[in-house]
Amino acid sequence: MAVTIKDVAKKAGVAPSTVSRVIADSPRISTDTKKRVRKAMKELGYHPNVNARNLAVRSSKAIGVIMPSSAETALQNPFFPEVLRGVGTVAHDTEYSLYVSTGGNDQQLYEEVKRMVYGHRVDGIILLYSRMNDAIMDFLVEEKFPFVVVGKPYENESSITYVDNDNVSASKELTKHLIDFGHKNIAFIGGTTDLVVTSDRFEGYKQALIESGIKVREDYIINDEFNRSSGKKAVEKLLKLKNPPTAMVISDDMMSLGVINMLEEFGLDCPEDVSITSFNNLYLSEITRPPLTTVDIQIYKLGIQGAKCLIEQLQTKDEPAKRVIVPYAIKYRSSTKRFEP
Amino acid sequence: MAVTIKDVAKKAGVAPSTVSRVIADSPRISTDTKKRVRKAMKELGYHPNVNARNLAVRSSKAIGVIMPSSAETALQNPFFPEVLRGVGTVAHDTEYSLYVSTGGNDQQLYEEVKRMVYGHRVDGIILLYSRMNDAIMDFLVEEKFPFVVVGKPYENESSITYVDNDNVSASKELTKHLIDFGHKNIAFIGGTTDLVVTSDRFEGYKQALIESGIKVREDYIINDEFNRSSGKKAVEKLLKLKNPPTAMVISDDMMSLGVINMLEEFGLDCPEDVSITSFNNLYLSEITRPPLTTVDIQIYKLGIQGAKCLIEQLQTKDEPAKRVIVPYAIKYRSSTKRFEP
DNA sequence: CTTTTAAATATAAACGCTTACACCTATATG
DNA sequence: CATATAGGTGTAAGCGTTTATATTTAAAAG
Repeated sequence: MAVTIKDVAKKAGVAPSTVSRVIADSPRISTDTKKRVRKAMKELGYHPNVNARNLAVRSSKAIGVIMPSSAETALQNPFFPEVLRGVGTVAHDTEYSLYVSTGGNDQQLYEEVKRMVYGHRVDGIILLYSRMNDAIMDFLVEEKFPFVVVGKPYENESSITYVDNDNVSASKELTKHLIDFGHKNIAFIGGTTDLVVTSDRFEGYKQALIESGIKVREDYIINDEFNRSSGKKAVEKLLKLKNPPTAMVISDDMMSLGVINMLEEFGLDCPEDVSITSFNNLYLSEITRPPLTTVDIQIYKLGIQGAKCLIEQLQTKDEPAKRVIVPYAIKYRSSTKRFEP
Repeated sequence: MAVTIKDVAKKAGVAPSTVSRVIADSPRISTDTKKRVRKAMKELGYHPNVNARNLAVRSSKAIGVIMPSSAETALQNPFFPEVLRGVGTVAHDTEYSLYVSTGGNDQQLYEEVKRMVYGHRVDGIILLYSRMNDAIMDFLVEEKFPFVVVGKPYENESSITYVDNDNVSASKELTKHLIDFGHKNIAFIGGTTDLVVTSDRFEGYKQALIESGIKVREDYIINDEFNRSSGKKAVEKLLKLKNPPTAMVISDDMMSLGVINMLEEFGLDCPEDVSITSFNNLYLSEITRPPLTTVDIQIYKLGIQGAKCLIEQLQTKDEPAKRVIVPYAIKYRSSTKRFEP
């Protein structure tokens, strides 16, 4: 049906193997023959069949990108497109293709990863999240399948390549900033507790409080999904307290957006009544009212670095596990304010 | 190395073909044998090799998603993740995999599409944009390769399956709304002129003006990329006019955001001084100040429908070209106001 | 004018699967 | 009792590559 390597061979008057070598630009083929074969390829409009090639060489020149279960909801947070953008850039430069997960729930996602791995659909995987006791990560280490994670692995930290920010430091700095502004009642609104990023950011928050002699209050800690409605719900809860917080460190800009919205519904102003600090520096963080003081974690770079690490790992056998920390930068904007009782 | 169909066959005491039939759940195999074979597969941890399978059946059970050249910038507009989300949902339900483009420029994107098509990487393609004289679209029709476009094809409209909104109608309605509010100096800020969506929306704008006896002014028409800075630049230009517009119909929420920002920099208020209407209903359109009056084009549904059409096309030979128009809904918010000189 | 050696190309065996066809067995049919 | 029929499996030929090994050719060496 389509034109194959044999057709080219016939036309050029050589053996299929020769054509194959020409494709690979093997030095064993004389420049003369190469020219002839290339001409034949052009004329016939030949293009190699990737499936056949992949089968023969047992690789696919593709990398799988795994977003948290239900890319469906994941894609609603600009974080993922943005890291995807980074990954895509290097994939493109290195001529790798991109396979993205579509899994609806944990189980389906797991199946999908298995399909990718066992089916030889991809040569390596980038995990765009990290949480504790993740079946997928366990599976990958178990299978010794090449992968890198964007975020910090919950376990086997030293044997897994990953790219991350120094989240505890960032969170600590943020919290300190609030404390410096005279706040004492500082709430923490983080992602779900299974995420490593959640515990890291909580850790930083906690350290800051403790170092300043402020006690950590259970009822000031809220954990939920990274989206707007979680932010709203969090505010509802916090404002019900007898002693509501005057400041919050929030783990995600989308959440922060929800927080601002809900504060407004309660007739409270940010930063007048409540100061908030946030994470991610999504472009929306500049356009909220007020613009968010948030940490720029350089999402795009996370994607770039993640992809780079993976591809290095794929190309050089026995590449050691490495860790790359991309630096963060706190963007001070106007969502925080000195506490005035 | 990995466990193959032969290993399973041996273990189950049957021929490879039988195993293959069990995988396909062929009715020709007795339930007894099926049970036995399945057990063997389980025990050996067998998983079919997709490449081999694809090679044999000449298909890949994957669909390619093509974003405008440089997914890099494309991904910065939430439109794309959102339609990707829709596509992903049905891909997942139908067990197709998703291949996304990473192309940096037009040429590279074209090469990538060729790789996908010729290399049998994907069975079909979804084009997430439509513009005139697009080499990629031409290529796909030339090759008779299955594809659908999200947007309206520039030519061969009747023979290409596509899903779109009624953009001229939406745009007309928007413009009318502005006119009803007493505006006469209405500018149009659209995407680049090569995009079909741009001309459609311009058409609606024009019709509304003409029907109301308002003349279309050249200097009120601006075309640029769908992003924030284009919006800003547009405002700069428009405000330089001796007779600046009092209202604008803008083709994209990101642009609108830029417009609002720049108006503010000029000390102008929206909607007090300038009314704007927008397109897409990205979630950000609710959080801008003011919230945007924008048309909800149901991006997610566009993705769903696009993917559905493609998969139908793939599964049933000779599926006729179809057109699906996803209904839009104008979200009236507060970025427009009655004109008061 | 043989014999070596190196360069260039061809042969053929994978890679792991699907599927048309052939083959058997056991039952139904004439 | 020979024969047709159908259900269940096996055989083997692809699918389009890559690549180890073999073969041819030509130049260099003896």
